[in-house]
Order: sequence, then C-alpha cells, then structure tokens
Amino acid sequence: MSGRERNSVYIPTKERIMSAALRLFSLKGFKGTTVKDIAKEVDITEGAIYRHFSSKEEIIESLFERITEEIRKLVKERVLTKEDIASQGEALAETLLSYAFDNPDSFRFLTVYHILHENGQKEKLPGSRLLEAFREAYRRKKLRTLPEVAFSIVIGSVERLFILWELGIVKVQREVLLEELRSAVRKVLSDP
Amino acid sequence: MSGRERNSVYIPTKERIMSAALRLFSLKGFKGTTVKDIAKEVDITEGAIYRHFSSKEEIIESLFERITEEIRKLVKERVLTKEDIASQGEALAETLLSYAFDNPDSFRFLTVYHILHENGQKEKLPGSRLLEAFREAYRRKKLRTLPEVAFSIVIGSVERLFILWELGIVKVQREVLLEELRSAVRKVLSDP
Amino acid sequence: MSGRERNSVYIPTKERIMSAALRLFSLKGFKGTTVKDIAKEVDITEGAIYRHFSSKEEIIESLFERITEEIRKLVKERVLTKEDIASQGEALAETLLSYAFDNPDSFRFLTVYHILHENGQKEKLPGSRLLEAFREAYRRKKLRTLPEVAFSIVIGSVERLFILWELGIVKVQREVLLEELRSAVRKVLSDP
Amino acid sequence: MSGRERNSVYIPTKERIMSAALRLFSLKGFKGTTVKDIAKEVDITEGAIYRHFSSKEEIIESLFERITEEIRKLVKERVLTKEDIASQGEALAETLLSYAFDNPDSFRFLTVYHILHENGQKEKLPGSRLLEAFREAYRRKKLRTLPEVAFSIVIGSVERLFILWELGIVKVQREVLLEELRSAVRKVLSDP
DNA sequence: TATGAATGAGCTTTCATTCAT
DNA sequence: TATGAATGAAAGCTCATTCAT
Repeated sequence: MSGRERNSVYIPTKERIMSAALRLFSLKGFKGTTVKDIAKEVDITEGAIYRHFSSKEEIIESLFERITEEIRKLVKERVLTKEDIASQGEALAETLLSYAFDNPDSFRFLTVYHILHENGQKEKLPGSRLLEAFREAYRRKKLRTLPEVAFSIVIGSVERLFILWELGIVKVQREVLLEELRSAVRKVLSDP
Repeated sequence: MSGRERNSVYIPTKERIMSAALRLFSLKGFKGTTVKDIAKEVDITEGAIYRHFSSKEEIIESLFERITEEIRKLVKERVLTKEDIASQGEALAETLLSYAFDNPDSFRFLTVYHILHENGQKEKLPGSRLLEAFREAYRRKKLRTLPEVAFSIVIGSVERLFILWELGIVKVQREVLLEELRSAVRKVLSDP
Repeated sequence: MSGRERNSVYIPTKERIMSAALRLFSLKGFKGTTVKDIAKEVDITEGAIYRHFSSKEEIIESLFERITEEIRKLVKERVLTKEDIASQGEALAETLLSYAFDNPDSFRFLTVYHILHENGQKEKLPGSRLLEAFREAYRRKKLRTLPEVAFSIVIGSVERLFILWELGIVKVQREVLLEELRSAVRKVLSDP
Repeated sequence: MSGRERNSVYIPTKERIMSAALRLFSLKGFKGTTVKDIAKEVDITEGAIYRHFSSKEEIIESLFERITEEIRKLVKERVLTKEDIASQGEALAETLLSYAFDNPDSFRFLTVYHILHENGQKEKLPGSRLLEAFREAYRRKKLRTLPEVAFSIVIGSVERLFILWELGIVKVQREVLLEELRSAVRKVLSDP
C-alpha cells in the first residue's frame, strides 16, 4: 500500500517547489525569499530542492519562462486574431486582466521580475511584439494616439487595476470591471 | 582647516547617503542593496552610516516619506486646484509624469517600495485621496467611467510610460509625450 | 536477454568503481572527489555505490591495500632476491619507476594517500622493510652512506622523476631513463 | 590603556590567519581544512577572516606566493652564486633541506600544493630555473647524468628525507644529515 | 564624526549517506 | 542489484550591526 492517499491528486515535488516559489517570490521578492522558505512551504529539506533545480536562480528563470509562455499563447489566440487595432487593444486589456485575476501569483511575479531583475532585457518585456502592432497601426494612420502612449495606457491600466483589486480597494464584480476597462480602452484607441 | 574644498558645494553626509541609497534601492531593491554598497558610493565606511541612521530600515522609511511628501505637495498645488474631474485627471497624469522625468530615482523607488514592502498599507498608496475625488465625481455623475478604472488608467499609464522611457523605448520629446498623454486621458474622463 | 553486449569484456561493477575512484582520488584528492563524481564516471547512481562499499572511506582503504600489496609482491620478487645492497638499491629504483610508468594512477594515489591521510602510520610507508635492509648493510659496513639518506635518494628520485614525467618535462625514452637512474643510484650506494 | 599586553609581541590578524592556515593546510590539505578551523585556531569568527581575505582560495594563493618567493630568494643567494654544477647541486640540496627543517609547515604546504592543485602549472614548480642550469651543464658536458635524473635526485632526496625526519624515523643530528646528503649528491653530480 | 575590525546570524550550496521502490 | 528522492550536517560566504579608537 502506497503512502500516497488513494483519490488524492499526486503532485510531483518539482511542481510543488515551483508553486511555492512562485507565491513567495511574488510576495517577498527574490532576495526576500530564501531557499529555506520554499523548502518549508513544500515540507522538504533545503537539500532536496537542489535535486530538482541546480540553483535558486534556475527556479526563478523556470518560472519566468513558464509564465511568459502562458501569456504569449493567450495573446496569440485572443489578441493577435483581432482585425483592427481598437479590438486588439480591448482584447489585450481583457486578456491580461483575466489572466491576472486567474493567476494572481504569476502576474505579481512578472511585475517583481521586471522591476528587480538586472537581466531585464527589453525583449523579455511581455508584449513588446504588441507594441510593434501599435506602431504599425500608427504608421498606417489607424491609430491617432502615439503608439507608446496607447500601449502604456492598455498595459499600465491593467497593472494598476490588478493592484487595487488585490488590495481590496476595488469591490466591483469581475465582469463589470472587465467591461468598464474595455470601454475605456476603446475610447482611447478608436478614431475620434 | 577643513578638508573640504572652498568653492565646491558642500553636501552634508546625511544627504549624500540618502541620494546614494535612493539610487541603489530603486535599481537593485532593498535586500539587493547592502549598507556597504551605499557606503562605497558615498565614499565612507559602513560604520559611518550608523552615525546618521539607526538602521537600514530607517533610510528606507526616510526616503519614502520625503518622496511622498514631495508628490503630495505637487498634487495639492497642481491637481486639486482644478475644477472638473477631467482637468484633474489630466493634471494628475502630467504632474506625475513630469515628476518621474525629473526624479527618475524617486519614482522608481516608489514602485519598488509599493511592490516589495510588506507594510504596504493602503494609506501609503500615493494618490488614495485622489481616488476619493474620482469616486465623488462618479457619485455626482460628473464621471462616467468607474472611478477605480479611471484612476488606474491615469496612474498606470504614467507608470508604464516611465518604464518605456527609461528603457529607451520611447524616443519622443518630453513635451510631445506629455501632450499626448493629456489628450488620451481627456478622452477617457470626459463626458461622451 | 541481458543488457550487456556479447563479446565485450565484462568488468564487475565493484571493479569499475575501484578504477574510477583510483583515478579521481589520485588526481583530485579524497575530499576533492565526491561519491557522485565516482558514480558518474562508472555510469551508475550514488546509491548503487553503497551496494559494493559501505562508505567512501572503505573504497580508499581497499585501494590502498591493493596497491601496497602489489608493490610488496614486486619488491619481494625483484629486489629482496638481490645479494648486495647496491644491486638492491638499483633494483628498487627500477622496480618502483617501472611500476609508476605502468600504473600512474596507483602511484599517484599512494603519494596523495601518504600526504593527506591522518592515519599515515609508519608501517604503512611502503618500503619500510627496505629501510631496514639499508640499515643492516650500514651496520655491516657494506654501505657507506647513512641508510636513511641512501633510502631517501632511491625513493625520492623515483617520486620526483615520475612527477616530471607526468608533467611532460622529461621526454626521454623510458628505457634510457631507467638506465640513467640505475647508474646514478649505483654511484651513491657503491663503495667509493 | 590598551587591551594588548605590554611587552607581548603584537601580531596582526592577517598574519595570524596566514600562520594558522599554513599549518592546517599543510597537515590536512585544502579541502580538509575549513575556514572555521582556521578561525577557531586564530580565535576569531569565520566572518572576520573575510575582512582580510576575499576567499579561502586567496589565502592559499597568498601562502604559495610568499613561500615560493622565500625559496627563490634563498636559491638566488646560496645556489646560483656557485660556479660548477656539482657545487650548485650540493648547495641546492643543503638549502632546501635547511629550509624544510626551519620551516616544516611551509615545506609541507608546498608538497600539498603541488600534488593537489589543479592549477599546478609547470612554471609554479620550484626550481624549474635550476633544471635549466642542469640542462645547460649537460649540454656543455660538465654533467654526465641526464639532467632530469640529476635534478630529481637532488630535489627528491630532500623531499623524502624531510618526510622521514618529520615521522621521527631519522634521528641523526641535523648537521650530520646535511653533510651526508651533500656528499651523496656530489657522488652523483661530479665527473667520475 | 568617521574608521575598521569584529560578531553572529543567516544565506546558498554541497555531500555522504539512507531508504522506499 | 540499482534507482532516485530525500535527509541533515556542514561548507563557504554575506551582511546588518556594534564598538573601541
């Protein structure tokens, strides 16, 4: 008879380490989270962590890659398929905010990563391909607002809104919030 | 006779410590910046720091208070004096972005502080009084967008735009950027 | 059907562990070689090592005993059978240097063992029985050089020569080297 | 009033660290000696070590450089000043053995360093300039023995003799030992 | 005020060894 | 026999803070 409970879901240790690390890094930062903290959360010893990752840094990079891949996929499916730039902007805002609501740890992690990680190269910035789309629309006169400004409004709004939501400052229903955001973005991006 | 050169501007050690700490904290985070790092930048020894501050934490809090006070004053003078909510929003965006351009270390510091500091009480959020103003306007039907969304758009846009600017992604003239931002904010906040 | 190839020479795991350990210990020292290093070289896992040896220490001692036994046998056959002390010295130098050339890992291992092992009891010194022979010859006036000096010259020369050879500093043919060494030893040991 | 005793010799911490490290490294090897071991011997904490050396490796290299410099100087003064190759060989053996008697830790350290240190480049070998002198003499037919063999005999004898002496196996007076060694070396190096 | 040596707790990482499978 | 995950102790090193000078 196995030590694992029948009917209970078995989660491999490596996965449990990543989950715990994601939560802790996103809340306390990279230096603020120790390997011991992670081990304690997973209920193993520090040494065991190193059977799955060769360094703390590797855990961080693994998480970063997984999350950016997730978002990249979502954006490809839900945003890049739209025709006009206003719809793309709307879809982007909605997709990101939904992702943040569903994966708050991941979204918080990304913010921390971008702010604190020296190796925060520009290409790692999520959505830099999208900025390109905004610039293209601007060149073709489909967008009147400066592309970087438009981009900042869409992305920045989501980031801020998520923070307010996490702090419990926004108490509005999720669907209402999404609709309001979409509408606001449309105002900025659509032709006058 | 002092070792200090005549004719050169004398900056008290405490001030030099704060400047160095501001820069380092904003770039490398709180745990990522050591007291030794700060001392090296000021060209004194670690021990000397403790003549001016009783702990690393005290430096952080001093900086936070100074910066929020600066911003509070600016908002009071330039934003709260406006009549309608659209003008207030515009002024807020402009004031914050100008501040960020003029004091990039301070603005970056604030971001790091809000993201990493456990003691991130709600009241510490800069502009929470402004959120109140947005809510008031919404109640009085002067604002059609949900106040939290409107607030997020204004603040979030500035934050993102500043990041793009620091990364060298936005190469537009400062004045042009400010005008574009004002205009975009007006679109969101003004009555249809 | 076994995983082992037909026609290829089968070497028992225990033997492969000893070979790998011998090489690694002799090159990187005892503390500098980890059980994992050995396992990797043998292409098994760390745990498997413990099926064959109860501890790292046991591997070390096994190797030491095997090597000293080999040398003891050689000395018995080729050195102790000689009549006079000069011939014995010559034969000793030649036997040891030949052994070193043929078994560089083993010879290097011995050096490391003698230098680093706390339990380097005197009896473990190879050739201590030979020192006795030198002393006896000295008492009987068959040897004019102080026995410990004579012994040191024979053993020390071989050790140094082997190091120079391994470093690629000596490029002379093996046979020439052996002849030169024999001749030099004879000069020291023979009567005026 | 100072905490230091009047009349007692003050030895700077850095020097005390080097002495303790020299002794420990030479007896237990590099991996076998921990920074804590050294700190305990000096009666300070581990952290304090790092105020004087940036790493354990740096301590090792400092010691190596100091010791090789000492020996280089001695060889220059006492060996290279001799005229013929036999006198040089004699002087070399005597100088090295005297040094070993006077600085047993240093001499032992060198042996450990050469055997265990991956970065044991050939140039680091002490006396490689001397090997050159032996080769020169051989080319000019002043030396009949193969230079590498002659060199090995001189250096190797000293090394072995020192080990026997440390183990308490040689109980002869230091002066007698030196004289015997000189005489034996002369036999090997002088023309028949 | 400032220095510089030191402390002590804690960090990331390593490693010999054990054990369920 | 062998695997591979885990342990637990200890390693090298860092760092906020203290203190004698």
